[in-house]
Amino acid sequence: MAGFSRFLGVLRLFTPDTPAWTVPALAETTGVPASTVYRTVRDLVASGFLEQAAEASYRLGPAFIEFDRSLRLTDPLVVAGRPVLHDVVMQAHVPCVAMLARFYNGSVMCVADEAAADTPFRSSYERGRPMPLVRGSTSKVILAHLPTRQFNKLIENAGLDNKAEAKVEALRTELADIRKRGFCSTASEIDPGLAGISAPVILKDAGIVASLSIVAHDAGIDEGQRRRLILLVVSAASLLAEDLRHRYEAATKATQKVA
Amino acid sequence: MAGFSRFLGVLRLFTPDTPAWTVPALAETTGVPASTVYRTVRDLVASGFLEQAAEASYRLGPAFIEFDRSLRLTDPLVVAGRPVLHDVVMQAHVPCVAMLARFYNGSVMCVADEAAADTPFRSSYERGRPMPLVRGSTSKVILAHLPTRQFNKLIENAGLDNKAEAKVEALRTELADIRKRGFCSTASEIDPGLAGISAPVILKDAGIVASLSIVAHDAGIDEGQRRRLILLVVSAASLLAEDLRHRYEAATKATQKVA
DNA sequence: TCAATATTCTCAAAAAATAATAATCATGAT
DNA sequence: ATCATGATTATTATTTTTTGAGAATATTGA
Repeated sequence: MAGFSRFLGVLRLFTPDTPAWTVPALAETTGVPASTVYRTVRDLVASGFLEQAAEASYRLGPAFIEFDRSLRLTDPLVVAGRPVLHDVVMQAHVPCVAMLARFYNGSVMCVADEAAADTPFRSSYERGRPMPLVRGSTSKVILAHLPTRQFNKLIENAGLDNKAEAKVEALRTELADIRKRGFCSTASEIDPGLAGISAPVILKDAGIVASLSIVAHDAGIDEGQRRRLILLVVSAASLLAEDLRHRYEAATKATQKVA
Repeated sequence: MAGFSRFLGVLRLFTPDTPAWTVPALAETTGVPASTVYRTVRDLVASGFLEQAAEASYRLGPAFIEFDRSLRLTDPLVVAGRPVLHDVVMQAHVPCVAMLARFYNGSVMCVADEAAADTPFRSSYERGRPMPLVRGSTSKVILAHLPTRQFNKLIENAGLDNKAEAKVEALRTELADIRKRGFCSTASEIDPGLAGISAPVILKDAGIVASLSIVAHDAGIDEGQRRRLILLVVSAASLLAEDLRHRYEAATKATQKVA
């Protein structure tokens, strides 16, 4: 491990489960000499990616907060998505959480969420949290619309044994069904008692593969409400996709103008 | 510019004002050959710090969202501060925004904020946004409690000409007054029509220099309310400081146990 | 004060990044 | 379809950095 990967390797050790590290511990875990880690950490601290915590330990630094804001203000998916989430929550008329998730690094990550004012629960899909790719409506919709090449690569990497073959086939069928229907509805796959309804937000050209979801108490919605929520989610998702398409085309034109 | 500073230099160009860059543009701006920038960008994309946007342009990537969550879950100031902000907002009984800010990189940055349900305005202090160090109650409180050495260094770097001398003296007096009173109250220094009331959250040992603030419509609060809000902010801030002290001591002990 | 540990410094060796160029790959226009 | 244009990657000798081992120094707690 050297160069940039050294920095990355160090940063990636700072997880929610292990948020504080001493330099000797980092050195041992990464297998890199302490003197080198000290230098690495010094650079990271100077740039705000780490900061000194209690005593001789370090934790993630405020630079991430700053960059996150920058992203919140500029990422088209987040910028265009937030008002849509707000509308969805307002029109759901049931306690619920609306959210926007995307494919990232072999998993699914929520990039924006909004809860109705009176919602007594929270979804496990929380902004910034990587979630499994094959469970929950949010993830399944994304998986269903992943480019074939990427999907196959994921299947490969998953390391399928013989009896997994059948499962993969079942999954393919389910995903084909999701593509056909245009939405996915599940219950208790992630959070017990909570149901998810998700629709795709796809922009092939821009490489955007995302999904818009509502999470609500499964027991709290009857069949009629469920239909209404599906309609709400599907139409919000396509509105958002349309909006993104416009932004994308505008951005493309702007680039050409510059060039 | 080489090594880590290259990566940093590239990332730092992605600001809210200039969120998308092409490689040639990055190369020209940084003065680094295009082939090198391509390699740098490739590494950053692979690690999620950048991602490809429209056409040949790049923007900040989702890794920042992930790290930001990690920080939200683990940064003691944020973790301990958020429930306090919630309480403050609930007990303010006026439309307001409560927030927590800290010193960062020569400026002041908000790290957490919460608005009362019916608040029709927003403060310029928004999570992740660097703000000036000498304007607004939030910043002044932090400046007033900065270690002397750091303060003097900042004054130096500010590049004081002759007539600035007097201003610096006035500032020193004002800051001494803030230290004595234990809070700072200003109006329309950042946002026209908005008043700020701030109290310090200081943990010398842990290097924490922060402030807790309420922002409300200046015209909407009479003298009695103002006093009440000051009391609220001051007591919330000292509660928070106390909480942080406990956490810090616990963390220090834990470190020693490991070692 | 001392002892223990964290951190920085030094410097020769080694590895890795660099930059110029060539080659390849997309993309949009004709 | 083909071409032209620009984006991106590969190649490679060179040079610059980084690296790492240990020494030196600072910091901290007893």
